Parts: sequence; structure tokens; C-alpha cells
Amino acid sequence: MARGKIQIKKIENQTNRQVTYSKRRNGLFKKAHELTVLCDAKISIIVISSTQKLHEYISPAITTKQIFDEYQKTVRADLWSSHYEKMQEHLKKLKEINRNLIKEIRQRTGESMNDLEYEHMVNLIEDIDNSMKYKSISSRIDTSRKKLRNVEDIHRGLALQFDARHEDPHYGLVENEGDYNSMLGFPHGGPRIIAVRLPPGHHSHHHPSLHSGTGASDLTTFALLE
Amino acid sequence: MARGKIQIKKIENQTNRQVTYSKRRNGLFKKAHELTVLCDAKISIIVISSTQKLHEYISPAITTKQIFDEYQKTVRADLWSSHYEKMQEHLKKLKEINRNLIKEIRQRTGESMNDLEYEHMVNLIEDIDNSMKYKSISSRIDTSRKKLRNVEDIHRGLALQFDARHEDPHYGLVENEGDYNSMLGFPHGGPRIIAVRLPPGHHSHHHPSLHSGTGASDLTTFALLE
DNA sequence: AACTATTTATAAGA
DNA sequence: TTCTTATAAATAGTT
Repeated sequence: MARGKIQIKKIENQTNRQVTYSKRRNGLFKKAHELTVLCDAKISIIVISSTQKLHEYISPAITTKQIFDEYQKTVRADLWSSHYEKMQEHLKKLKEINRNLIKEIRQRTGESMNDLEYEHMVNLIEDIDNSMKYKSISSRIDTSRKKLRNVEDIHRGLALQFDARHEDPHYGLVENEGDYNSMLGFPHGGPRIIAVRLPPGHHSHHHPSLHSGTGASDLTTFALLE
Repeated sequence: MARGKIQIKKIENQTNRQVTYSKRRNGLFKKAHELTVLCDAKISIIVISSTQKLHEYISPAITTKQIFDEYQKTVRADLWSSHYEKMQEHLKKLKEINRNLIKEIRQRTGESMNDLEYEHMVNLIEDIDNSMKYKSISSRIDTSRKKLRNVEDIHRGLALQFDARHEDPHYGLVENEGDYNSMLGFPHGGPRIIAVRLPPGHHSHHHPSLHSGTGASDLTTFALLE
């Protein structure tokens, strides 16, 4: 940037490169320090030269470790965001499948589900959909996970009921539900849903299930790990 | 740096500071990237604004974690260097004490130690002193530690012999030997030296001890954890 | 390590 | 935010 413009590409001349490295590294650190002072920022710079020598700049009143801890926190938050978005997509798929299942079940079983139950389910799904539009993570994630579990609940219950009658539903079931839990540090599997077949006539008191009470199958789903 | 010079001190106007922060941060990252390309360097920059927002620059083909690992390695190496220097100082003190002890013992016990043994000891100490002048760490540290142990060996043996006769030696014994071992990740205490009193007439085959065979005390030192 | 001719960055204003 | 532009700073090539 002086006495002639240069291209930004590796300087092949070794001596030249060394000189430029030293000059520009100092320039970089100076700029960093100015930014620190002018804007009350905290900056960590670590530079490793082509010869593996290490230089660092660190703002006063902070340590490199502190900055790195902060960085790690943020990265984790970003993972959460991306996880959250994946959850939303997943939910969307489940919602679609559920609609199809409900529709199919209504068509196949006639009035196996009454209008009130149907409304309830649709409203629940809308509710979930709306609640997922909020992006704030931490305070809502538990609620969201519960709702997701409920949707899965419904989904599995319906799918099982459905399977009981149709061997090949031809629905685009979500094949890979995503291993969200391991991303979040849960042991493998994480919170689980289980479906149990109860004796005919038995109805759970714990869980106001949405499953239709008709037909031969009498499935009730339970959320584990509550 | 334009339309008027500014002082490098915190910009009090909030809006202004925000604008400058954004501009200069971009400038800093651009400079960093140029340095990366021109000089084949690896750079990590993490900036935390006064409002705790975090931005980062990282050179292509590397991760922040890798850079930080490298940084930690270097820091550890620096700790080693400083540890090594402390060891050298410690050795110096031990050496001085040993000289005094030897001198004292010679004076007090006459020919309890013959000239050959004395020469041997002095040469050993000189040898240690010389070897400690080399600063390369890793390849020599084990040797050095062994030699330190030997000096401690001698020191303790002499001190014990001496104490056996003089309750108050008035020597400036090193009071705090420094917990080097815990710095180096050894469990507490690390390699130890123990002095045992053997039955009169018994002489160890394992350890050509330098202690004088005269007098009532017959102490032999053993290095543990070999 | 200095020295400068130039390029680049950027402060203030729009 | 983005653009403009006068001016301050950085720096490439040279000594």
C-alpha cells in the first residue's frame, strides 16, 4: 500500500514475507488496541506465522482464557439456535404427517374421531406452530420440547393405530428424526416416548389421550422422563 | 483518521461509538485476512463489543479451537521455561549450601571424607552447574531432574549426618523447595527421596553412596520412583 | 531500522 | 445503514 500497489496473495520472497509479516502484525495489533480503547471492546488476537511462531494481542483487563470461554458459550448458543431451527423443521414435517394421518384416519374410520377431538388436535397443532415462531431460546425450549413430544406422541399413536390397519401407509414418514439429544449433551436417546398396548377397556387417567377409542387397537402413549 | 484527527480514547457518544466499532472491526478483519494471505499466517480474532456481542475472524483452513490449542501449548511451554529457571535457582542455592556443608563437615570431622571423595563431589556439582546452563528443555529435563535429585540426595545425606552431630547448623537451608512437581502434573510430592538408617556395617550394593563411612551414623540415601 | 511515495482506512457529514 | 470525501495512517519498496 505504498510505493506501488500489491496483490493480496502469498509473498513468495521469503525475506520480503518476513518483513511484511512483522510490519503488518504490528499494524494489526495497533488497530486492535485502538478499537479496544475507542469502543470499549475486548479483543483477543492469536497469530501463528508460517514458521509456527505464535504472537498474541489481548485487551487489557481480560485474559485470553476468558475470551475463549465467552466464545465457547456463544458457539454453544449457536448450536442451540441451529438445533432449534432443526426442531422447527422437524415439527413442520411431523405436523404435515399428522394432518395426513388424521385425514386418512377420518376417511378410513368414518366417525372414529368426533369433531370435538379433531378440532382439539388441529388447534393444538396450530398452537404449536405459532409457539415455534418465537425464537427466544432458553425460556421456551422446555415448553417447545414438551410440545414436540406431544406431537410425536400424537404422531406415534396415530401411526401405530394406522399401521394396525394398513401395512403400507405410503406416507412420507420422517425417516431420520435427527439426533438432537446427543447434540445437547443428553445421553444416547434422551427423553423417550413409549407406546404401550393396554388391555381392552382400560383408559389411562394420567394422560388425556387423543387417540380414538374405536376399533380393535387400544393404544395409549406415555411420555417418559417427565 | 480522516476529516480530522481523533484521540485514541473511549468515544463517549454512543451512536458514534457504534459506527466506529462496526467500521474498524471490519477494517481489522480485512487486515487480518490480508496478513493471512500475504504471509501464510493463521489468525484468530475474537472481539467482544461493549454490549457483549461477539464477532470473530478466523483464517481459512483452521479452526478457533485449533488456534487455541496451539496457544495453550505455547503457554504450557512458557510455564516450563519459568519452571526450569526456578529449578536452576533452586539448584544454585542447594549447591551453595552443599559447599558450606562440605566445608563444615571437613572442618568438624577432619578426614571423615577423603580427598578423592571430596573431588568427586565437587566435580559432580560443577558438572551439574554446567549442565544447567543449557536451556533446551525437554530433552534435558529428565537428566536435570535426576541430577537435581542427586544433589538433593547429597544435600540431605549431608544435612542428616551433620544434624546428627550439630543440633543447630545455622546454615541457611532452603525453606521452601518449591512445589515444582505439582506444576508439572505430578501427584503431590512427586519423585521422592528417602533416607534410611541402616544397621551398622551394612553397605548398599545399589547405590555407591558418597557418605562418609566414619562416625556413629551410617545413613544411606535411596532415590525412590526410579 | 529509517525513509517516503502511495495506497488504504476512516471521521465526519449527507 | 450506506455513500462520499477530505484527511490521517499504514505500508511497499528503497536506502
